[in-house]
Amino acid sequence: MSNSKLYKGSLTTIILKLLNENDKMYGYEITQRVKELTKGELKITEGALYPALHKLEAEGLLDVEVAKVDNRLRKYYKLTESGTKETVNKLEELAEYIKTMQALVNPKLA
Amino acid sequence: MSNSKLYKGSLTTIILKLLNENDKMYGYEITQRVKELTKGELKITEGALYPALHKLEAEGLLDVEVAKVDNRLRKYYKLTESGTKETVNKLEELAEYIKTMQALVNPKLA
DNA sequence: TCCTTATGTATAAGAATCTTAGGTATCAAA
DNA sequence: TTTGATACCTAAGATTCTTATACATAAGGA
Repeated sequence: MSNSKLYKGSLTTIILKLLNENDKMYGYEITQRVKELTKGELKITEGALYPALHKLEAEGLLDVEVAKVDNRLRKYYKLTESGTKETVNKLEELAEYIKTMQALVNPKLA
Repeated sequence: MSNSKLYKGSLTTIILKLLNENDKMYGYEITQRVKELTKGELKITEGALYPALHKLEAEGLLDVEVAKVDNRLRKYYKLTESGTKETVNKLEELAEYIKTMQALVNPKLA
């Protein structure tokens, strides 16, 4: 995902936020979008992405819809109602995390 | 450490930064300082802290010095030379992480 | 006096998240 | 025809954390 360990635990937040902006997306599309938005800084590996998507689906935060495009399978994911709520929570947690870490590494600004 | 999973992977950065500011600190002191600096938001558990300190020591980033205060054991940790270098790296990675995450969750500002 | 809280360190079992490495399949381009 | 892009998937292992437990001293209240 990056040589930095800080991203550990961030994947769910990233997925939910992208789906919050894009209505529906499929797995491969998510990996490409992340690479693009972060200018290559962050690459989501499949081994992390697919289990994460399946877990979010199992938790009822995502709905899935299978499609066939160019004779190839695609699984479109979209937020459920509780998925939308959870997205808000996750974004608040991210903002809080950043604030807390800045208090720790830059206490002069706190 | 917090109900938020985002902190996973951040502990090393926190320890190194605190030792970079404070010359030497002992484990329990680190937990208290973090609680104080984050106004209770972040509580470092012992089960996470001590293994992390031992690992940093094993990697040569920290030196240890045992002391006895009020008949109780204390282990003071301080940065080695390579620990100081690694602190710079970790802080750069944190800044990069924050920048990347903001590009993802707030693309309008990017 | 006894019990709790604070101080101080430590480890071990298990959960959660990720990496690494594989597997399957279609399509376009070299 | 082989490579690269597209598209999905899983399993073994590494890493980091939580939870629970253990040991020990000191101070304070019931």
